[in-house]
Amino acid sequence: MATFQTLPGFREFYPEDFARRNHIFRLWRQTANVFGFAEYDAPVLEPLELYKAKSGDEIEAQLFSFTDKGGREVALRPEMTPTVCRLVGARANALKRPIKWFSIAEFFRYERMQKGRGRCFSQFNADIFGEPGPEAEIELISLLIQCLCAFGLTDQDFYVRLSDRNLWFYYLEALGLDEARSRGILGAVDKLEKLGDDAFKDYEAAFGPMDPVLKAKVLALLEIKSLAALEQALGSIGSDKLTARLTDWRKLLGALDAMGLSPFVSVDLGVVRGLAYYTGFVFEAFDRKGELRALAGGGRYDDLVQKLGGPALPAVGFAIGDMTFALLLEQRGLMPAIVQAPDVYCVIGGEKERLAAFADIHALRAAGFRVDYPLRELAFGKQFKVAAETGAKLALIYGADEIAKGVVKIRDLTQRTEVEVPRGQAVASVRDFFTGA
RNA sequence: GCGGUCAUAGCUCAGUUGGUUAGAGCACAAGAUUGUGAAUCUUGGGGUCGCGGGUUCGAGUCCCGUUGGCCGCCCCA
Repeated sequence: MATFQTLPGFREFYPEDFARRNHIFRLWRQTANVFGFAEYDAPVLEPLELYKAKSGDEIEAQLFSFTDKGGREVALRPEMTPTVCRLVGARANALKRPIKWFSIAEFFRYERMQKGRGRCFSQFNADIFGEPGPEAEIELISLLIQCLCAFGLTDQDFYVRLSDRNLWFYYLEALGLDEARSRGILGAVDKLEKLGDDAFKDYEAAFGPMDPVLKAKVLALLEIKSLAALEQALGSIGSDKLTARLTDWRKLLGALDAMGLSPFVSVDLGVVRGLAYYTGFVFEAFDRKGELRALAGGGRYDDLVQKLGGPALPAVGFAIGDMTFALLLEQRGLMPAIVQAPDVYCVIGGEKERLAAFADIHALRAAGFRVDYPLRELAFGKQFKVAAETGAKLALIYGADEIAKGVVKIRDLTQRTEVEVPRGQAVASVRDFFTGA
């Protein structure tokens, strides 16, 4: 038993675990690349103030924060958004538009562990800056969907709930509510799924008893599941803001439909995402069975870059967490058993034969083939057993007989066939085998 | 921060009303086996029974505390 334990909520990645994580990161990165997003990274440690400025002083309780030796108040990053806002804000005038960035990074939050949540986790983050219209949402929501589909997940496995804080505000404004009351209503909507009627308690405490007519109108909006129903419910109100906003909705959903992504997207105004900084469309991805916490979440935050000291710059972004996502892949049997099989395993007679083998081993490796061999002398029978266990496609046999004849025996471990080739042609023969020649 | 539950080998788990030196399977390693495949057999390494205290002639077992895991609440950027 080790004397030292891993800190609570932290994870270790033994090679097998690392291979699984790599698989996830590789497909995320590949997907972001084909969507034309550029990868970036930034410090793990940031000024504590950066997070307080974005989320308020209370956030410190959820952070790994401390004072460094220079007396600076710092925190391990709990999310990427403030950081990326600072990066983009600092060079906003010099960056080529559109600004489409992504990152895959590790984050830290001082929280109690739960299924799908730890104190350290990785996130895929993607953001678009400088694009005020729904064109940015089109790119990001389609990227989000493809980031999950790349693993073999389908619309049977997950879906994206799409909502809009602007629509709520315009609607409540049309009903005669001021902004404070509207925010109160949104807070209640956020809690409605969990708390039921109790969700309105805070609102009633601040603004008095809930008007039953208003409540009915709010609940009616939550029932809407399609664009058509949305247009029917809101189009007739006669609000210019609502009418203009519905045009954005048509653009967004029309584009996603043209991509064939409609089966993944559901209109659901119950999603408001508590965060005060979201300013428009918001969306969250969930597993269809509803067994796991959110797979991904995001939305528009047009004011945040400026709030953090940059120029006024509209922005949309989302993040996918790795923990819940890995759980979903495992549930659906989509986490591949990753075997890091060598291309070639060398079977070696004795010390003399070993020297002969080294020439080919190094030449093959330099040519890009993955080659392995026993580090110590091993009985032939054992070596073939090991060769088979590693999953190698070919065995190259360097025995006393072969060396004497000036050949190498190449065994196809799958077909169980063997051929002899002259030494010096070993690399070429292996290359032919793997290129199908 | 709160509640429930659990903790024996790398993994999955046995371990009698408290009783000798704590076991099995898998995994790992060596050999049978110095020229051909995941088999079989033999052998081996690996444990402060999470940690600390208490009760007892005697504690893996009972009691208290503590640390950690899992599940849930709060929160969830």
